[in-house]
Amino acid sequence: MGERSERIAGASVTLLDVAKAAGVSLATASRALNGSTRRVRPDLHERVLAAAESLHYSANAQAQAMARGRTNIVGLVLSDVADPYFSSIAAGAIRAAEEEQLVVTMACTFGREERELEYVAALRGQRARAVIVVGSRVQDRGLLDRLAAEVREFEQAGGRVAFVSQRKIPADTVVVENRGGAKALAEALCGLGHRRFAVLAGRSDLLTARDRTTGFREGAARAGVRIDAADVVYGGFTRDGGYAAMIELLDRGTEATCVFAVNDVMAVGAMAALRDRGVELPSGMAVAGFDDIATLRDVTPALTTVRLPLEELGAGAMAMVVQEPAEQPRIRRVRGEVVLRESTPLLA
Amino acid sequence: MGERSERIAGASVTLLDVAKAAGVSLATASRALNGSTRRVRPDLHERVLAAAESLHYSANAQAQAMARGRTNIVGLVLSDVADPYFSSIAAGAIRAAEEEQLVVTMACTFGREERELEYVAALRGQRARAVIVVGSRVQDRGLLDRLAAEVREFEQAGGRVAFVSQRKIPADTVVVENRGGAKALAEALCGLGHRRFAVLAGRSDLLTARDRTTGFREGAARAGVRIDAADVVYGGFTRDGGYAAMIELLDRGTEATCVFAVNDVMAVGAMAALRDRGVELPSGMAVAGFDDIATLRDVTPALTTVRLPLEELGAGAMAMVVQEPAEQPRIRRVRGEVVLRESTPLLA
DNA sequence: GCCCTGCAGGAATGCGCATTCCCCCACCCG
DNA sequence: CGGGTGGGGGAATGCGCATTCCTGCAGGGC
Repeated sequence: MGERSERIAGASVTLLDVAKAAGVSLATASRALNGSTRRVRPDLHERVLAAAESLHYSANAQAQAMARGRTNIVGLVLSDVADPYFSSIAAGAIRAAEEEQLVVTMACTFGREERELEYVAALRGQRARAVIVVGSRVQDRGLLDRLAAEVREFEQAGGRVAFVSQRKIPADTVVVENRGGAKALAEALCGLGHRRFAVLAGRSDLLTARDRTTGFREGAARAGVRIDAADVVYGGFTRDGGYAAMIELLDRGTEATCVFAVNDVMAVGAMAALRDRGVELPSGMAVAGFDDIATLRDVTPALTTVRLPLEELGAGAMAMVVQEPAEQPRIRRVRGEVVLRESTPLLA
Repeated sequence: MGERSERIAGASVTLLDVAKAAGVSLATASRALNGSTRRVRPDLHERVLAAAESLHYSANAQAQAMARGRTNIVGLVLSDVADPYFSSIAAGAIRAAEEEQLVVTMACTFGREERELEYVAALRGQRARAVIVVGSRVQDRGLLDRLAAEVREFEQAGGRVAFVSQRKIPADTVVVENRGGAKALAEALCGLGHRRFAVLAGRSDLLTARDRTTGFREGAARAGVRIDAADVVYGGFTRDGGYAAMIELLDRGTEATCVFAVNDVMAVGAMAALRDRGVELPSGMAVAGFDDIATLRDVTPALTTVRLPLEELGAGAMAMVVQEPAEQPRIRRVRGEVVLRESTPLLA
């Protein structure tokens, strides 16, 4: 039980230790290390820094947070980091956070949407400075209300909240112009000569998926093309969902010359399905996606899609929560850009 | 300045508020909410819970951490979440953390390796319970020593540390059998009839890249095939690195019938380069990668690779830091599995 | 009927730090 | 040379909570 074992037990160096070593008071040590409004005489300042250095002092962030009444924590809630869409957004957010000296804690719902609630609550417990909820998929009215309540609670406690890609809850939001992007895409595809489309629409309860479907329909309509309900297939928002939906479409027998999957990952699944069914690409079927996932830029034929500045979405949300809150929820719109590639050749 | 504005100012409900509302002491409220060794009379217990509920009480995690002397934070340090390799590992770690009620904070070095140091130091400041460093690329001897020192410091303070994929610093580590996997891959490719290989070796200062190159050479040697130094091209460990290396190889003029890129992302870049140069795949050149990145499973021709259980790497590291520390650093070995696909057809 | 034991509630303490308040001292002005 | 002023050091306070210690009370054994 001597001093030695106490140190081994994990007792870390405190500010008081530093102060003693420097021969100053705790207050002075604190001021020297943090640079408060009060100034410290240069020689003492120096001594404190030297003492801290030699003792390997590391300020206890918890204690600082408590004394200051705020933290540098920002929570990031998303459905799955392994999904390239989300991981890109996360990367953007993290990059932006670093510039602001913020610490990012990440939580994934992995499809269980009620966890969004738990995480926001947990982050309130952490007294996180802000929370960013990416691509909330909450649809259930009750759940949505509870999430909205939790968000209010979080804000009541002085925290900032931003969403990426939702519009149900009144809060700062980075809105992706899914509808506009899909519309532009449809118009471009019509410009290539297509007159008959199929849509792999993903989950019908996802706002993002719905918006893209709607926008695509609008764009087609604008070019005088109607999309038959029979040519719209719902399913998972994933690669396998795209695969399955494409198979179903083929089984039904479609006359479409071009299929639009509401995201790139699904489009790739659809391409796999087409190949498995012996359809030649792109001659046998044109395929388009959405997002322009970087990792998928080398699939063949190269995928026509709508490019989204994913990292900017995350960075933009971070920027919003760093700013002072506005009276009105802020909306930051992000546009996509149609990128035509080989998967949708000019129709002969 | 009435009560109302005080609440707006962000003052949150404290345990004391709950205790008062329930008509009990702070100690009792604490015991009721946390279930300590001491028990609370059922009716009081009930009252406290009800009060906490109605006040929307959320315990201040910082204060709890300070009072308890420990946190539930685990830090995850990696180079880039947007990279599918790392994001998969992160997903595994996060999933495992959730089961243990741990909060994951993530930091990315984005290629600046010295940040690993800063982050480990910062996590010590957070009094994180553990830190997991994934794929440390630190090579510089000085930096490495400082990282090792920082790690010791962290452990001194009572924290747990684990690495994924390194072997320079004595600490719990999840080791990927890069060498063995690459060796097995080379043997399999030789089995397909190849006798002349090229290697896109990535960054020469990355242990992972080097091990894979070495292993591949060993495997080939075992089948009696020597790989010429001229057929090994170094470059970035990224898609663009793979592309550039492949171009360089083609410009040099290689006689290889099969090119091994030390990771899938590079392999995809190489495939793009080959296509751009008019080489037909897989007939004109066989291509193999490493990792079996999920997002890339649908490239054409389907990529032969070594499948790594990426999520398990993250989860395994998390499991290690949750366990009690051993006297000796633990090593957890993870094997890869050769997956032959169409990108490496049987040679005629 | 009394004392001892065990249980449970409450007051008090301390975690590590920022910050406020107090006070001393040096310097400047008159 | 005295009083005023300001800069800066140090003691004390409090952040929100877990936990220890103290105390009161009920129940059981003699």
